[in-house]
Amino acid sequence: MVKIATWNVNSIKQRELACAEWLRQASPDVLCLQELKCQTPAFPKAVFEDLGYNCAVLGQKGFNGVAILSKFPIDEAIGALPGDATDEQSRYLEAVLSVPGGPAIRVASIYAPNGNPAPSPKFDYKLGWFSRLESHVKGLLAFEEPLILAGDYNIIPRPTDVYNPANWIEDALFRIEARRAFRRVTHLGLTDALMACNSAGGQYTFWDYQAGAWQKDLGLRIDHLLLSADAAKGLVASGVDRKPRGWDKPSDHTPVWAELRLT
DNA sequence: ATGGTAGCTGGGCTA
Repeated sequence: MVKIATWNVNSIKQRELACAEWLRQASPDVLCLQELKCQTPAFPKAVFEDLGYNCAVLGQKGFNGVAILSKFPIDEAIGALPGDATDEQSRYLEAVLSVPGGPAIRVASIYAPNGNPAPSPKFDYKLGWFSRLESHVKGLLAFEEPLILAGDYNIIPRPTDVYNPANWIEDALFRIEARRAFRRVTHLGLTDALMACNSAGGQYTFWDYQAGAWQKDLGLRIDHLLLSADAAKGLVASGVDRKPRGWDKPSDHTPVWAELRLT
């Protein structure tokens, strides 16, 4: 069984101890991290290596930044989403992991652009970024291997994935153009792991720091694990772990995980 | 109508 998870930590320096604690509690084989907010050399690798994880890191000064922690050996790490050589934002890291006794799996840690306000150049960047993701994933799916695209997509897929959808119609996370861009990716043949296991609404993964959103459970579901057919056929379970959102000095996101039996 | 919080940074941007 392979357990894989994703967590936007909103600064790895601030969340180093929480991250280590969650790894001890949940012991995933793979954890994809987003919003490191640190440069690559400053990533606290030793903490995670001591817990038995290999680290692939794509940092950036101040913003963004993604990583893949893996108990399996990491091969072929690629730190860029193809399609725009001028894009300097660290939002995509892909690696092949050698799973002992099973097929190799390809994993991407994704931090899609927020895109607010909309419309604006930032929203255009978001739509362009999803268009690049669509093209790239189309190529990856031709490999017919277990592929897991895990991360913060900054997309609310359905009205039941936000506490008050009417208030979010104009927001870049819920605007119809953004949802369509996301759906064009999933319609290539990807399975939303959490939805495949339980399609009920209200399974939020993010709660704003402001206005007591966490205490009132006013959340969004924007962190997703998308699986290729070769990964989805082994899907056993998936869930949201709310505990870390309730810890002291939390990230505004909480981990999402899935368990796969791959053969 | 506004501001409410957090993080990086050293003023303002991003979320």
